[in-house]
Amino acid sequence: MTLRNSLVWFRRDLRVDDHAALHHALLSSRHVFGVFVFDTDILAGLPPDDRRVQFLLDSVRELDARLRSLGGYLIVRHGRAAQVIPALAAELDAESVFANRDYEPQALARDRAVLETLRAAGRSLQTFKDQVIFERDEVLTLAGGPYSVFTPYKNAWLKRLAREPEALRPFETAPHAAALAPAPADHALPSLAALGFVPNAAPIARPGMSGAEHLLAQFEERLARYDHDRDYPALDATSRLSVHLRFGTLSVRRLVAMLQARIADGSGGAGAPVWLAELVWREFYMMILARHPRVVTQSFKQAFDAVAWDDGPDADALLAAWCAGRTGYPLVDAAMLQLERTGFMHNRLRMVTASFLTKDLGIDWRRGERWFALKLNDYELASNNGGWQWAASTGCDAQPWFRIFNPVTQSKRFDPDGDFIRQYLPQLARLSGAAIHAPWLARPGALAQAGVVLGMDYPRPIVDHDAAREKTLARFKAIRAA
DNA sequence: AAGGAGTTATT
DNA sequence: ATAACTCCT
Repeated sequence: MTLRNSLVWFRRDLRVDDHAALHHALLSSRHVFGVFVFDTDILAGLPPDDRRVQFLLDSVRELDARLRSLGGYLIVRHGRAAQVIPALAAELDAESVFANRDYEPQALARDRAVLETLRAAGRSLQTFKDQVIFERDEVLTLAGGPYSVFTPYKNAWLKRLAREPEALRPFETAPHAAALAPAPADHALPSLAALGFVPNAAPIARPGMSGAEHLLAQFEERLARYDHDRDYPALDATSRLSVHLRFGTLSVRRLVAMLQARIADGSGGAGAPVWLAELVWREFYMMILARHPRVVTQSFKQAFDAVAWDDGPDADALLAAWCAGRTGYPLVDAAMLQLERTGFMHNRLRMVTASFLTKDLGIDWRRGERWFALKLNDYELASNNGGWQWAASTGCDAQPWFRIFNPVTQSKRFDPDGDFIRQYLPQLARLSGAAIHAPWLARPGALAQAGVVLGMDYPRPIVDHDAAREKTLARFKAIRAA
């Protein structure tokens, strides 16, 4: 015990179990307080019914309840974290603030500001690795630099994990819970309304640690088939855990440990290593963002900053149609409607819609990325940016620019019977599996029989894919010539 | 320095 | 079958 009072600052790690900062605070302090701040700097830009705020509040409530069951509680504040945290540390006379590291540029700036203020008052901020298995400098090429291609990165990541199994050891908290400071008699949490938000009509299902547990248990049953089934949006075979990794209601160490065990005993089938690779992608893009923060606004490969994306009123209208799910390409539109109505989009469809915006509509990837940032429940700067730059062919390890997704081919291949399309475009539901991928090519009789009037019930395609493809090839060739 | 390889493609 | 480019070992 070296400290009297300490404060654990929860941010995107809304859980009790396997929590690095909480673990270290409990082991080193006599009295441990916890706090979550609804940061007005972040909330200011969000619509009043943003699903993520509700998810956060629900998860915060569960975190408080779990801490109380262990003898502690969670302080919840609403304000600018950079001011609230130092003020609260002073109020509690906490010598040190403990937090898990966050690697996004804005979070790093915030934490630097908090650190300075705390330091000026003779307090400290201690941060820990928790969000990832390996941080930006822990997986390097033989030359000692960062990777820019995924597969060699993944191989090095796996090698390091094999060498360092303790990277997965859980940070125990419950056994040390005696240090938690008990709740005062008047302890209460704010309501959604008090934060300035209203409920969303279609909230995110299953928030909090218990929600994560439930989804994980369900996914574990599907894991062995993940490698195959994940490509079919209608099967809903993906984990749906991304929002929980985003807000830390689940520990990534635990997921990787589970995968290792199931790879070792064979029960993970072909799915487990493939899903593990997805978790490595997450860290790959976090490493890329941490190493190259300019990718937030610029192409990873600087030559591609010269790409002349379309803009002006026509491009604006195309962008609006894409956002609204009115492009006339059913798979693209169904995907965009899934995003709008649920805040989720299947990963294959993220690729299809991103390719469509950049390669078929010729619109700057940053504009699509901004839309996803606004809408995605699981929005994460590093992954979203990496995915968009991959689709736009401007990123590290990007899709080669001459490989352009054909939205109809993708539709036939990955939604062969049109089941996913039908979920979101009921006006096309009576079209056959063959016609639903490209209604404008259907025989007039087939459309009439299905009760579809193109241009009325459903739009005609806003671009011709073959022509758009040629334009995109020329757009990219132009920067080589320059 | 040369060879192998690259998440998710296309016709 | 392709083979437009680049990275990593």
